[in-house]
Amino acid sequence: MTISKKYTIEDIAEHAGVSIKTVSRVFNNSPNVRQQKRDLVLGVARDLGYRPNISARQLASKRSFVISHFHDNPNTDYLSEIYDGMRRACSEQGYYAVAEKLEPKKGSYRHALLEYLLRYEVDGVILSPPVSDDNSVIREIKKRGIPYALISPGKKKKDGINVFINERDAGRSITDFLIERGHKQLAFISGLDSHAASLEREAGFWEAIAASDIPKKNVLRLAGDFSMQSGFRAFEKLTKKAPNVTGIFAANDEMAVGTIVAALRAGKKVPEELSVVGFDDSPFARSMWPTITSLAQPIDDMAHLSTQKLIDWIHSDRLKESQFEFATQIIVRDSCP
Amino acid sequence: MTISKKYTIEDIAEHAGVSIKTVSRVFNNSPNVRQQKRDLVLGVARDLGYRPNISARQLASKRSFVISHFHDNPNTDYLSEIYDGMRRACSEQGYYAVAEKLEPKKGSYRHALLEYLLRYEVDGVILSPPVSDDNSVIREIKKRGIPYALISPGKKKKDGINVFINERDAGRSITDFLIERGHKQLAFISGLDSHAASLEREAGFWEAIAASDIPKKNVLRLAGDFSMQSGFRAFEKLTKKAPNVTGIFAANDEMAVGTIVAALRAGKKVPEELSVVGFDDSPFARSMWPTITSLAQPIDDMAHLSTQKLIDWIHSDRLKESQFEFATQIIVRDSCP
DNA sequence: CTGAAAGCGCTTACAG
DNA sequence: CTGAAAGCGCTTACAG
Repeated sequence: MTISKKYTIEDIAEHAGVSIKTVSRVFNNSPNVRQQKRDLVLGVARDLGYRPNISARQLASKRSFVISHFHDNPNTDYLSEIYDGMRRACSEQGYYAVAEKLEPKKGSYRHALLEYLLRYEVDGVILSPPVSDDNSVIREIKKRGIPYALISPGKKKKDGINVFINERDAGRSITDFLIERGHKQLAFISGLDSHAASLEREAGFWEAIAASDIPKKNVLRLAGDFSMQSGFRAFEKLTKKAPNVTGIFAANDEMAVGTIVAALRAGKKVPEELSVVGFDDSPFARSMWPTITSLAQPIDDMAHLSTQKLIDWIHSDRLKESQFEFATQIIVRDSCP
Repeated sequence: MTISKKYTIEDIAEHAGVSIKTVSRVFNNSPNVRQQKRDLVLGVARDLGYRPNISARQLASKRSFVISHFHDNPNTDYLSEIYDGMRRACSEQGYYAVAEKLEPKKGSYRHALLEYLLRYEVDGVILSPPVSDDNSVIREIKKRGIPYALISPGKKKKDGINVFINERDAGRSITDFLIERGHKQLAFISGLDSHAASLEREAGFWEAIAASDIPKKNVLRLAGDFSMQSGFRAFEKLTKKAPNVTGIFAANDEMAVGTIVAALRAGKKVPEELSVVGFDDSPFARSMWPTITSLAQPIDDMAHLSTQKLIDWIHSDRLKESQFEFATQIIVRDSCP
């Protein structure tokens, strides 16, 4: 296989017998091109293996063709799922996907964002928790007129693209699942309270408890922070405060792993003596031993849709539908069969 | 903070009272500029907050300013450490860091690479295991004259930048560490045999055994594949074949985690009844419970140096020093104190 | 060591 | 719906 000659827009125009402008329009999905000509141009481009030169597009159009995901999440599995979804949508449309970790200053991500925007141009922005809950960030982005999408914003924002699951219903349904398995003494391990989504999961947990015949005194709330270690610690507290608990809902899989490891270490059998369910269906949940029952949200698809809608917005210069809710499902595995 | 006006090379030239060309030379680190003028230009640029327009540079120079890391490694922690190192070096020099997963076809990554190179321009390439062991990939890159760096190549390659630790010595030293702790019955859990580095770690393991007074019959080799699951399975095999083993060296931390979880599940105390050491000092090793004694290699620094040397190579158009060995250290934690 | 001019491959008003 | 011309902000030979 040899490196194919690089063709330019002129070559394509010449081969297709149209003007350069028409070729440009075709590749920018402009509406004003007759279908026949469009097909002709696309055919010639395919035959010649033509790809528009991105730098030239950027320079001439003053657009960057870059979509940036701003995050502050140590969970690399989560991040790489988002990145995969973004990249799928981006490569379909000739865009670049970029991920950038924001470092908070005084509890706000605003400063880190401003610094980034000073250095780099972006055509669209995707925010995930906890950045998607930072109003000062959203304000800056809106001020600049940059189209943006929020993944799992805590409360529905009025503006921008919002892509989410119903965290509350999800928390409720996985708790119902535990209750249906006959557990009478339950515990919830929370994530960070700064993640609005985590609070919603907890609200769902309490809804399920309230709807059941389990008295509140048989239910414990343990403070976690999404880390494996906080799962260890939660189990230790549990041992002291409520040794009779048999069913645990951890607000994410990492804490579920921590809890299980701590339980195994203490000689407790999972799930025979202690059932644990997690949230996210991360690779962890599949590879742990025992494998972990978890509530799955389609992060990859959510990122993909966010990006597609973002590109629509960029192209049409206006936002149409903005709220997108995704369905979840419980993946039943060994930790709570 | 307002968005600062975008200055161009012309503005800088005017303010500094020099020609455009001189400004360009300064920003490209060309040697032929008097130091005084260089400082002048740099000063003006700093005052005005000038940043060269990347698209324009790319278009005019026909360079991409992109350095791509090709990998095929499911370990997202490892990948993000490499990415961080690359990005540090890239942002110092105005380059872009990009990571791309290659999908093997018929045991080779060549095809995936060619497809990528057809779509994107790259100025330099970084390869990590197992891609850094694929000679067909290296050949294609050399054929195109693209500067490249290999992270942890199995055998020292004659050409290109090679950045590595002495895997054999590392394997030996962590095994020595186990032996010094008094263990007489040992096991090694291997990684994938396609990773040359893993084979070296194993060679080091056997060297340490040979240098000790432990008879070979007290030593077991268990086949793993770097995954947590293969750590579980290894422990199960161990239980059947060699229940007296008290010290385990897993070729990476994920397998060490798997082994420990399986041991805890079987009611075995770690480290009291079974000591385990890992390799890589991944976040896992720090957050597991018990925390894991592991051999640390400075992946971040290795990626940083690779990238710096790569950029040197790109700029000077010739490769100077090419072999860089990094030191390792044993991080002692609870799984083998 | 430094300058004036052409050109990289696109898009964008502007006309029609 | 389509075309001819200017221009995006740099770098690159080419001169000197």
